[in-house]
Amino acid sequence: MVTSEQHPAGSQAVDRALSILEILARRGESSVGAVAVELGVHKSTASRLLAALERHGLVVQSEWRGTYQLGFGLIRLAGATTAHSSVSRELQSICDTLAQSLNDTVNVAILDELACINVVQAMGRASVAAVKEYVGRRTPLHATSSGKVLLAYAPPEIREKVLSLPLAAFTDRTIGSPSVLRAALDQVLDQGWATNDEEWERDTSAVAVPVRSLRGDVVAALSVTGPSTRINPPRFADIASRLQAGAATMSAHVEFLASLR
Amino acid sequence: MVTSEQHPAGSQAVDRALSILEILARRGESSVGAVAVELGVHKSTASRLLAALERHGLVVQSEWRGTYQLGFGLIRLAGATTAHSSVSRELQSICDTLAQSLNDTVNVAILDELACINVVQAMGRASVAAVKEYVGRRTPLHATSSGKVLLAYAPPEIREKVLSLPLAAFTDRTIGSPSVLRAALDQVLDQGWATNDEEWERDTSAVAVPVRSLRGDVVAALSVTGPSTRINPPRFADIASRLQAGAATMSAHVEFLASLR
DNA sequence: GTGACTGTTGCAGAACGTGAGACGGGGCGC
DNA sequence: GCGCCCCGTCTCACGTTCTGCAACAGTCAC
Repeated sequence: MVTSEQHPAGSQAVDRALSILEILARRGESSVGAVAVELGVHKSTASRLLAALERHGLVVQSEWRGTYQLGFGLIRLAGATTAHSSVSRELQSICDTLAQSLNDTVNVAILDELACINVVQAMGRASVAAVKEYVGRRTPLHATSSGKVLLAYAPPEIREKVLSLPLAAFTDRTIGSPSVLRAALDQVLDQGWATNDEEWERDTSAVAVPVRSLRGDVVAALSVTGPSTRINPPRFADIASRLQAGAATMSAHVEFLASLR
Repeated sequence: MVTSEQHPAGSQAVDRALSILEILARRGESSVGAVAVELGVHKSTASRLLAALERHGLVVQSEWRGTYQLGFGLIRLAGATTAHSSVSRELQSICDTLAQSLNDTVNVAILDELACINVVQAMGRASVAAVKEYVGRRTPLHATSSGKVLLAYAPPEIREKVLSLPLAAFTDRTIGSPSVLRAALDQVLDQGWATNDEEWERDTSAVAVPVRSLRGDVVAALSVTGPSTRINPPRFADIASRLQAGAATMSAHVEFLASLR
């Protein structure tokens, strides 16, 4: 086998095992054979790696000798992440404060491939609507405020990739045209905040601002989501400025924010 | 080094890497040296394993050459778990239905070491209180309804282990005496459901029932949590029977529920 | 400035993971 | 019901890759 990757030093087996988790995250469910093909290894190797992952509860097989899926051990670990990680804790605390003052759901989201993922969430007391947003949720980049922020500041190749793919519609207001999206992203860069005016879900709107590392790179998006009765165009700018204050606190207080990735 | 474990076949490096995740989940933050000691390997080995984990975003180091913590990649994967896993999806759907009908927060929790972990959650429309429960949350076994269910049906060694350790108090109603807890667990086995009457948080109560695999083993707990104004002793039995219906649906519909672990 | 400490990086050896193939169990078609 | 095929797991010998040692490079304390 050709060693196409040039990692600093070798942890081949670990790399492969972790890649399996990503494959399963993408596919949702996969057979040993399929995993082996995608990894480019023999099926016995894939079988053993999966067995190791299963021993730790990170994957489960649906039936005896059935297909594999991600397991609940990951939820356990993710819970520990939010509970123990100092970065998470600080972000959480800032979000809690914002959620209290804005009275709606506040999220921190990061870019992952071609999607936007919530990593921290805080809810305002006024949350009466069913909870559609949650930590770990993947949302499209073109139909959410956080997504637009992340996309606007993302490397050009990501931006162009999204612009070149079909833009799925979720409501009748979802941006469907690449040129309109491009203009919207330019506006985001210009004004420093993005909105989602019922483009992702009916009667629900949101505002988002970038969160920057100390070096100035945009590493995350901070957003507030709520019913359009409270979050609507006349108030967008005001909400954005309050979010920006929170984002600034994050940049200042959260050490090594760049590690979000 | 003595090979004290007898795994079917070897994935030593993968096992160690995954163990690191568990160590970090427990400790929250750890230095390379500490990880190496706990794993019983050389620090260079720990360093390389951590680097591999970091490449995949599962851990991050606080600063340059600083300590390591769990990373947001885990949240990404956990999100994929709930989104794609067929088991999760079915459990989620059943919880959603229950949450709508009971109008409070419904959780599925599993046993993890000496704690209880929420793996699925659905919220009723009436949730006005701040969200204290969340997926991934670890709670003690003696102070929650889910915990009592899991503990009551757990293997004797787990049960005795918990009974032998000090029982932390969270409210003035938390069970603090092993003999009282033992009696409570016996009652759970007897009646088939457990309660938490403001023992974990003031003004908040809960009811939980066991979820069984098709083989009859208790693999999880299904619970509803809400303000004591709605969830209180006179209603416990009725709520429990409605939960039991949901648990039965889970056993019947969710294939290979045993894989929860 | 010096010394102790901690994390990362060459290096050689060997342990461990890998791949080929065999085994065994199910599913499906005939 | 029988036999074929497919798929996941197990065994085994080989050699790739991981490991531990030791040196290196920063950092903190004094």
